[in-house]
Amino acid sequence: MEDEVDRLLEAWRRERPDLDVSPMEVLSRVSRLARHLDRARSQAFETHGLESWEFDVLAALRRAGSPYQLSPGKLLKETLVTSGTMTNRVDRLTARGLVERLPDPADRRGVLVQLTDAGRDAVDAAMADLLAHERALLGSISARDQTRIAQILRELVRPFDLEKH
Amino acid sequence: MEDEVDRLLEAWRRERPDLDVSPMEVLSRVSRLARHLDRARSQAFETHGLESWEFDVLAALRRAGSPYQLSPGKLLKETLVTSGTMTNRVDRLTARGLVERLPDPADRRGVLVQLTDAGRDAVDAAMADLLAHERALLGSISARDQTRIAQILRELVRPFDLEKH
DNA sequence: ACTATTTATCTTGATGTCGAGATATATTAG
DNA sequence: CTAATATATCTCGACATCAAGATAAATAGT
Repeated sequence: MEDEVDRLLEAWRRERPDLDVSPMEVLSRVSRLARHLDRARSQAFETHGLESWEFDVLAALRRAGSPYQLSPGKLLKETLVTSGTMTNRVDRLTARGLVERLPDPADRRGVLVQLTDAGRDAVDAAMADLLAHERALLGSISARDQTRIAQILRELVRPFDLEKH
Repeated sequence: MEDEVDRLLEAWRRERPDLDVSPMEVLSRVSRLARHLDRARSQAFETHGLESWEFDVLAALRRAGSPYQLSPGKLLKETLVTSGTMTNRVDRLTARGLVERLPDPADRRGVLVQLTDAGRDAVDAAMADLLAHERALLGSISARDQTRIAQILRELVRPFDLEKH
């Protein structure tokens, strides 16, 4: 069964028969699937009145476990955004009452961002919904193939994880 | 071998043992790999003085084949951006001398965006470089596994391609 | 031929992100 | 103890994108 990437590669092979475009069989599909997943995620969160970027921050705090506190610095490492972006995100989440800023008792430069009860409820509901959608999407893939692809993806991501530290 | 997603899922399983987070074994890795690929792409293009968004537009024109013309409408379908974005992109690519706008002889509302020689040279060089990088990244994956993963990704993308038409 | 609808492109205002730099506090070296 | 450096966060301006709406031309219905 043909897909968009097949059409893309067919065009490249016609125009640049000298190039081996086969890497794109895998990597273009990864990029395109990720774009679709982003959109699907946004839709799933819409039901819960959350934007994707809001979920990313709240989820990082939720994962940290009680008392659901992380510094902005930790948060930006978890969510892979810059400090200016995180300041802005925390501002807006604070305005919505989903998190609050507390002074860090151990470092007067520092701040702790803490999930409010409303923030915790919101992220818990959104997470359950997200997983339901993702499970449905993966329904057509056998458990064996899911394990296989997860393993291959892990190998592909490894070089990037390494270069960070 | 552990990766970032393993740590992520471990945290979720600790905090929400009631949830089945296994879909993220696959889908979180897809999203994260895509993010890494984006960054790597940007770096590869930097050598050739191109931004990613510039490459996307030039590559669509290149794939179209001689005389390397597409309407803005076609371009935005190929690159999945909105019309306002495409107007802006074509403006800036025109300013850089990589494309030019021509009136569409068949439709007075229409415009044809055409690759200049400089634009063609730039995209050809960038494409070769991109593929070299991608080939290196896939080096650790056997040809058999590459075929497998491409096939599985094709199935995962299909529902999204379908919903468009 | 005339009107309504559709299509193609561009314009504009709002938004989220980044990058560079500012400020304040903490840590290290001598 | 002081000076230099590092760290944590925030501020600000630039930028790419989107969504909604404007404009103009083509097409369909009567």
